[in-house]
Amino acid sequence: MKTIYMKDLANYYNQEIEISGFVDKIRDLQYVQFVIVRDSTGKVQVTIEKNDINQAMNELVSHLTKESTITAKGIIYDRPNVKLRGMEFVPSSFDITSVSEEQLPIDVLDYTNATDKELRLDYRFLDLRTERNYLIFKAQTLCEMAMREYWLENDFIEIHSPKILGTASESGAEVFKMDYFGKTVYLAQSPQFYKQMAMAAGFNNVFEIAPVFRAENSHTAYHATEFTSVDCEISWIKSHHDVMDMEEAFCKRMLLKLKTEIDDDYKRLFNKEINLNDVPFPRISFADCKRIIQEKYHYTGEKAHDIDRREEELIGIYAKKTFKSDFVFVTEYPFAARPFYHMLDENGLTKSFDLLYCGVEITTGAQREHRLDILKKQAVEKGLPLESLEFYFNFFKYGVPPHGGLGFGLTRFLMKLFDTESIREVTLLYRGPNRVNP
RNA sequence: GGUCCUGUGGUGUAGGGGUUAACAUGCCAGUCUGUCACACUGGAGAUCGCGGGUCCAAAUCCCGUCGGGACCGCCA
Repeated sequence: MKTIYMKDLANYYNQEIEISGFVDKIRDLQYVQFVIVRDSTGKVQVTIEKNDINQAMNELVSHLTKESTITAKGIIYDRPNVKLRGMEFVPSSFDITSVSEEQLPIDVLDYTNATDKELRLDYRFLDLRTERNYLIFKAQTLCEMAMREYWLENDFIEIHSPKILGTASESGAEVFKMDYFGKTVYLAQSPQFYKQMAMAAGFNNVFEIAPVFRAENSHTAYHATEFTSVDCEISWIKSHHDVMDMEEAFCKRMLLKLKTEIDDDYKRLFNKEINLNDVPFPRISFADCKRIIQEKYHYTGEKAHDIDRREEELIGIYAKKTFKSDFVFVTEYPFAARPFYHMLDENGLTKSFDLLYCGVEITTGAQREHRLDILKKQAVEKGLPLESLEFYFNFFKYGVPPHGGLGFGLTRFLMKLFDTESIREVTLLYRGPNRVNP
């Protein structure tokens, strides 16, 4: 007999079925026992009267512990007076398939969510048993699916670039060094060079969803030393605006998918609706961004060539107020704030952009410099050793399409979507300067 | 990397020189005619992160150490 998931129980009223799940709660009264059983799709009340026929089951349940797993056969009834979903399951057999220890290290059902976040991460497998956390990873799955649908329709190829590198990939971030049969190698902190290689290979458009590693001792709510980066790169573009068009399209596709699939649960568990953000994402130049923040909010960031956390938040607020958009592109950053491979425009500014979502940077993108002489010149300006980049420069020697691309931080997006305090809560298993377990 | 904060039963907190170390929740046992955040009664559970110092007396004050967090910087 096949296990019926909790979400589907209403299709089986008055039929003999089998259910399985974790023991969520036990209420053992004088003449009746209630066991709330939970799987990832929902809960149901299992009701067992205390009588001669049920004696064996009664005995089992009286010593049952929370979070143990059970399988029961029986009949599901429509019972409007039961508060939990108006149904109840009356078993004819009840088996304990695994026994949980009595005392749990964290409060799994903690509806106030008060347990220390770090302790919850130590016991992540228990923490993840909640409906709330399940929904986060369901949303992640849907986001990736929506993006893939978009890319497939637009002739993208999925690539899997190597994560062990002989030369440090250049993205401004620090790299992890690793011993490799006596030689030093580096963990990829970006698929950047390989996406560009795919452009040189004539793959018109590519994407990759894969881990990247950054040796940055960053202690913030939105950094990790290992995270999943969504990268794409497209050919034959006229400017970085073509790259932004592409990103805007897949972001909207993602929100639409989320709205269609999980809006009810999202409302119930997070108390807000998916915002389709059905307006053009505003595109504000770096210079205008600085000017607007000064004029409207009387704030001046510390750095002239980049925007700081406060400025990100303020421009996010401005975009929401003025354009009703959670998203805002900030474009044409100064070269000082950007890597050497970003293409410069006639004003000496980069043909680049960041995408901010609810005041947090979720993307850096740009048109890439594909003309080898200029590319080398820019590398020299940044003080990079040309010898180590020889393999990269080779990509540009035999014809390469004008191209550009971006990296999208999926966890940062999810963090803001679900209003979590930290990226850790939307990462399956977080990796940071102080955490490499479990 | 810089600045600041924090460590007390399983969990979350209170207590800030002398307490039987308190409260909530969880756990165990019992009572309870169907509960639904069940209720009620009782019980177990803490060498107050670790080491040292001051003091008649330290969870409490001081020094050190270890763990953890927040914000900023760096980036996705």
